[in-house]
Amino acid sequence: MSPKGKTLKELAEHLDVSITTVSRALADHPKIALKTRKRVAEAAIEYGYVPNLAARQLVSGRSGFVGLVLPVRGPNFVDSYIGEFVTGLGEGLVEHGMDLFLATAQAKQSELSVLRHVVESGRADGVVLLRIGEQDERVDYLLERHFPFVTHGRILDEDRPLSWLDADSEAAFGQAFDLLYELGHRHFGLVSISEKMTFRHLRERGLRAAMNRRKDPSVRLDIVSAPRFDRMATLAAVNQLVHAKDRPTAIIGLFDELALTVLDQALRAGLSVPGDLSVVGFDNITASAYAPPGLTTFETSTRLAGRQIGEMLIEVIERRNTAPMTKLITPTLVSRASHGPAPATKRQSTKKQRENSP
Amino acid sequence: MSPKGKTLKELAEHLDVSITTVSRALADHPKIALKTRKRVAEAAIEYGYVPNLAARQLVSGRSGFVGLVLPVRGPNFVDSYIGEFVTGLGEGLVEHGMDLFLATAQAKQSELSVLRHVVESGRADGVVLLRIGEQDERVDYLLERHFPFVTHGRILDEDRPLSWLDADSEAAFGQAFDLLYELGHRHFGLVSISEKMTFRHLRERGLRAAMNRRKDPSVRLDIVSAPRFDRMATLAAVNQLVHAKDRPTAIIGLFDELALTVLDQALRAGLSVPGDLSVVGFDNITASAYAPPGLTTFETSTRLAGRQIGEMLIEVIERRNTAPMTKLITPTLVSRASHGPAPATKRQSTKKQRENSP
DNA sequence: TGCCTGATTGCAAGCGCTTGCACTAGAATT
DNA sequence: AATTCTAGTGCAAGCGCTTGCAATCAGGCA
Repeated sequence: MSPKGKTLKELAEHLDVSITTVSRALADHPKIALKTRKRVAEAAIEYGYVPNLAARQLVSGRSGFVGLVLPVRGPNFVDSYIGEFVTGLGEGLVEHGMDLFLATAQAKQSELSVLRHVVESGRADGVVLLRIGEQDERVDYLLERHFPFVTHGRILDEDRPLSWLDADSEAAFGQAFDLLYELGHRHFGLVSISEKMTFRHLRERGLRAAMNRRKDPSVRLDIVSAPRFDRMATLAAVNQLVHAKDRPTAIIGLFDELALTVLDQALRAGLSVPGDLSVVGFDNITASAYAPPGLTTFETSTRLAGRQIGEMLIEVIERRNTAPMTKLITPTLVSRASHGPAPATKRQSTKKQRENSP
Repeated sequence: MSPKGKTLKELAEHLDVSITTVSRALADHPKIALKTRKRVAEAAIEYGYVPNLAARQLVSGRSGFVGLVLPVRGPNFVDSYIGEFVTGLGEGLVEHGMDLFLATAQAKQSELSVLRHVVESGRADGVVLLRIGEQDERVDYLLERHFPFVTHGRILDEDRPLSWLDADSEAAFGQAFDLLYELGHRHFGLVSISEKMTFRHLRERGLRAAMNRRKDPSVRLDIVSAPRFDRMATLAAVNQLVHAKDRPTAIIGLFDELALTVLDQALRAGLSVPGDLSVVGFDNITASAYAPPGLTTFETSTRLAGRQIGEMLIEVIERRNTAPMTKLITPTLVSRASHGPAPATKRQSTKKQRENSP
C-alpha cells in the first residue's frame, strides 16, 4: 500500500470549508475563528490527518531535518560514542519538531562531498559535525556557505565565528597532572595520536600548562603517538613507554582506549598498577570500569552533549546571523584504582636499572 | 543564506531546452538523444545543479528515506549497539541512494506513536525496527498497514509474514551448553531477563534443547531473571546464583552485560574463574575482552547486520508484496578464559534443594 | 437607511519536479 | 510523390501545502 495518506483537501471537503481554512486552522492562525480552529483540530485527529511533509517542505523551503554526517570509520571500530550522541541529539531535536537524518559516506567518498550534497539538496536546515580537526575543510565549507551548523569539538582557530560544544579536556588534563604530581609523580608519559585533531592539541596543552605551572625542573614528560585505528602502531608506541629502561611512573592516555592499552601492556609486562605505574585516561568508556584494576578517567556525558548541541543548532537555525554560541563542558574525574602514589623506590634510587632523570 | 539552490528551470533556460528535457536527460530517459543527455549532464555538474528533494518527493510520492525509530532507553545506558547498527545501516542504504532518518520518541511518547507518525507523514518509504518483543505492537501495526519494514530480531509467531534478520542465538546457546557439558559441567545457571523479548525465549529454548538432547538426568539448570536496566534487581538475581549454597558450576548470561556482572560478583565473592565457576556470555561487547579473565562469548557483527538489513529493506520497498525475506546469522564463539573444566569436587553432591525439570 | 469596519473565509498562485500525451521533423516505406 | 514511422522534444497538469490578497457578512455608526 502506498504511503498515500489523507490530504488537506479531503479533510476540507469533509468539513465543508476551504483547504485554506483548514491549513490555517491547523497552524493556529489568529484570523481563523476559534470555534473553527477547534472544530478542524478535532476533525483532523479523528480523521487521522497527518500533513505531507514533502509538500510542506517544498513551499516552506525548509526541510525540518537536521543532518548528521557520520564520520567514516575503520572496519572494526566499536564504540558507544555515536549511539549515545545520536540518542541525545534526537532528544534535543524532537522537542522542537525537528528530525534527524544521517548521511553516510560511500566507500570512496569524502565526508566533505557528502556534506556538500546534504547542504545543496536542501535535505537539511542545519548540520552537526563530529570529530573536528585542527583545521577542517567541512567547517570552512559551511562557514563560507553561511549554512547553520554546530560542531562537537572545535577547530584550533578560536576567532572564527562558529558554534560549538566541547568538553574542557584541556582543564581535565591539567587536573590529571596535578593529581598525579601531588601523588609524587615526576616522570610522565603521554600516549597520544598523530592525527591533527584539536582535542589532541588541547589535551597536550592542558597537560603542559599544568606542568609549567609547577616550575619543577625534575618533571619530565615523554610523549609517544600513533595513527588512530592502527593497532600495531599503537601497541608499539605504548610499549615504547611501558618497556622503556627509564619508564615513566605515570602514563596518561589521550583517551580511554589508549589508556586501556597501557593498562593491558603493563599488566602483561608484569608491572603492578598502580604500584609500579599509574594510568589515567579520558572518556570513561564502559570497558574502563571492567578493566583491572579499574581505570581512573574523566567522564563527559556524550548523550547530554548531543542533546545540547541539538538545542544549540535549533537556535542557530532559527535566528540566523546571530553571534555564534559556544559551550564548554567540564569533565568530571572518575577516580578508580589505576592511580596511586609514585613508587618510592623509583625516586632517588641508585641501584635501579632504570633511571629517572630531570 | 537560504538553501535555495539552482532549479531545473534555471538549468533549462541556461541550456535553452525545456525543463522536461532536462529532467529526462538527468534521469537517463531513453527517449532523449544521447547527445542531449550528455550535454545536460555536463552542464548540470558545471552549473552545480542539485535536485530539490522535497519537490521530487512530492511528485514521486516516495521520500527516499528509511526510518529508524530509536528504542527508548534508560537514562544511563551505554552501549555500542546503536552506533554500530546505524553505521552499517547507513552503509547498506547509501549505495542504493536511500537516506536514513532517525526518529526519537519524546519523553512520554510510546515508540508506536512515533512510528505511526513516521509512517503516516510519508517521511519514510520503509522502516527498521529494533529490539523486538515476543509480541510487538509495532509489528502488528506495520503489518496491518502493509508498510515495508525489516526487523532486527523477530517475533515469536513464525508464521506471520515479516522480513527479519536475526542472529541464531538459539543455536549459540546450544553450543554454549555443549561446550560446557563436555567440560564436565552438570549444574548450570542462566541469568535472564524478565522482559518478554524474543531472544530471551530463543536462547532459553536453545539451551534447553541442547540439555534435553543429552538425556542426562544429572543435568540441572537454574534460571534467575531481572528487569532490564534495573541494576539492583540484576545484582540480586546474579547473587542468588553466585552465592547459592548449591552453586552452579557454569553460569551463562543472556548477554554480555549480564555475564560480566556474574564475573564481577563471582570475583568479589572470592571465587576463581574458571577454576570454581565458568561463565559464558553473548554479544562480545568491548568490555568482555577487558574484564578479567576475559569473557568467553559469542560474536555477531552488528554493523554487518545493519548493512544487510539495509539491503533487505531496499528489496522489500522496491518489490512490494513479495514473499518476506528472513536471514539467520550464525554467531561465532569467541573463546576466552572464563570457561574451563567443571571443578572436580562439585560433582556428585547429594543435597540439592532445587529440582531440575525435563 | 447607507456606508464603513473588523472578523472570517476563500481564491488562486505558486514551491520544483515528474510524466502522459501531443507535436515536429526528417527517415523510411510503398 | 504521398504516406506512415520514429526518434526527439515540449506542453501542461498536477503532487499537497502555504499565503498574499480579495471577497463576504454582520454589525456599528452617522
